Amino acid sequence: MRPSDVPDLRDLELFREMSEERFEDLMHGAYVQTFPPMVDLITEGDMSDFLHVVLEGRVELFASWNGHETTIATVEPIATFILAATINDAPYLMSARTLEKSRLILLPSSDVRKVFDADGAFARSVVRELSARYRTVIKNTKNLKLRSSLERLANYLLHQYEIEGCNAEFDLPIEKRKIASFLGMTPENLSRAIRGLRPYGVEIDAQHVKIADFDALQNLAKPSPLIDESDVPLTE
Amino acid sequence: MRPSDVPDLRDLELFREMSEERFEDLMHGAYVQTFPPMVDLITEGDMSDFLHVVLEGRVELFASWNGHETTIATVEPIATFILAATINDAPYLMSARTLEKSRLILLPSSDVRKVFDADGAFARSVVRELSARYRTVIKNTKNLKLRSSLERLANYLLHQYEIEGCNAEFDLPIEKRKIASFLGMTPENLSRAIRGLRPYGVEIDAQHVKIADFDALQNLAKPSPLIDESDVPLTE
DNA sequence: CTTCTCACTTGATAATTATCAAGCATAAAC
DNA sequence: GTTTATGCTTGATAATTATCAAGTGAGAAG
Repeated sequence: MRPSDVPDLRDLELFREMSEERFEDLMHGAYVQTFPPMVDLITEGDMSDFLHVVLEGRVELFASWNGHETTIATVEPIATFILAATINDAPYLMSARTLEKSRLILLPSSDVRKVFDADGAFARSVVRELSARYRTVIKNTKNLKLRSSLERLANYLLHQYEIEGCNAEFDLPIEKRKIASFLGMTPENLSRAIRGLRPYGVEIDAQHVKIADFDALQNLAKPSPLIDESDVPLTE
Repeated sequence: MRPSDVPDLRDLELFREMSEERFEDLMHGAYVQTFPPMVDLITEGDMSDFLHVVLEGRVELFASWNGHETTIATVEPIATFILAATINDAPYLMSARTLEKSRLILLPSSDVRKVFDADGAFARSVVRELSARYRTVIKNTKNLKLRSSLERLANYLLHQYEIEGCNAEFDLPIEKRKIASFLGMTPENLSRAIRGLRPYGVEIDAQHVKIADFDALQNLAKPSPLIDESDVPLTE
């Protein structure tokens, strides 16, 4: 693996507190790999063999049942995914695929569990990571159960707006059909929801978004810190 | 607090691994309280002051937004709730109320965090608890996004059926309107979904359920271990 | 440059789910 | 025992969301 990747990893809250020695133990069995777009990385139901860390690119986490598929989250650098399955030594609940060309670090799950058992500081970091992620999925559940698709879209746009530095114009980070799936609707329905936001000063042309009337949009979206404020991206 | 409550607590996986000394530290500031039905215990948005443990009775976790309310989970003895908020020192994402007369142990959040910082074994227990709960919420998200309300009800019944020892007849554990809210539908819709399951051999009279044709129900529900097998109840 | 692919959009329609209103039934309160 | 409250059910209707089908347009592949 490139030596230049290690400091990146070390910056993650998950690995920041652990001793240098343990960190090196963990890095010893790790390897870096680059994948083309649309490559399946893991399949739900399989046992966790590696803790994955996205260094570059973008990864989609999704789940299937009875012929349907839904996007649970997208993971952007630098972040881990499937931490819970790794620690629990349990089967993956989600599948993962690259959306773009992506570079990942793979840490053997058994190594992670070994360090977890030996290093209390790492265990505490895992707690902080997991509790933040737990809270994020609870927020997502509230979003799904308490809001209509139009309201979810409005809040999604407000959230992106904030991420993009509160600029009135920005680009959508992923394909619309992925946004639709993440928000729990069909692509057709998203198209119509986008048109439905026009009276609220939202103009979307292809990937480009323009928030012309922030107050009107906010008035519709009614964002709440108990649903929309991000602890951490909705990954695992 | 009653001395007899302590062994119950000690049986919880969360408290089983920690040293006797730490456990006593934790119990020192704890107190037991009994509440009548329908008492608000915590309100979403408030800061976490106590880790709650249900000893007897039943507690509902719910969330509100814009005049709507939804049940996220019910907590049954013996289990903790709002662990993530306690550890994170963050505001509650859910409110809690007693559904029945209930007895709880309240552990001051600052004490829990103190032990968490000092005792690596406890930190690891917290990880196991949180990761199991995290996975339960992810399963719940898949349930909500991938299934129709009829399918969710069918799987809910199969799940209860298993909990009740695979007996073809059993009673619903909570009010139908709570089940409806938990499953993400209105009470009216639940009523109709119950009738909709009649062709699949499901007879429900008040609280009493009879599964007359297990295969037909299972064929409709298509339960999956990646959605329906419980790691842990969906509390916090 | 042309063709092809595929995400996206739009329209028409169907299915699902929610809302509103009324009646029923059970259980608690008096 | 009667009254009251309330959860549940049912019906009618509306809103939301999904499905199917066809067309558009931008970018990739040739």
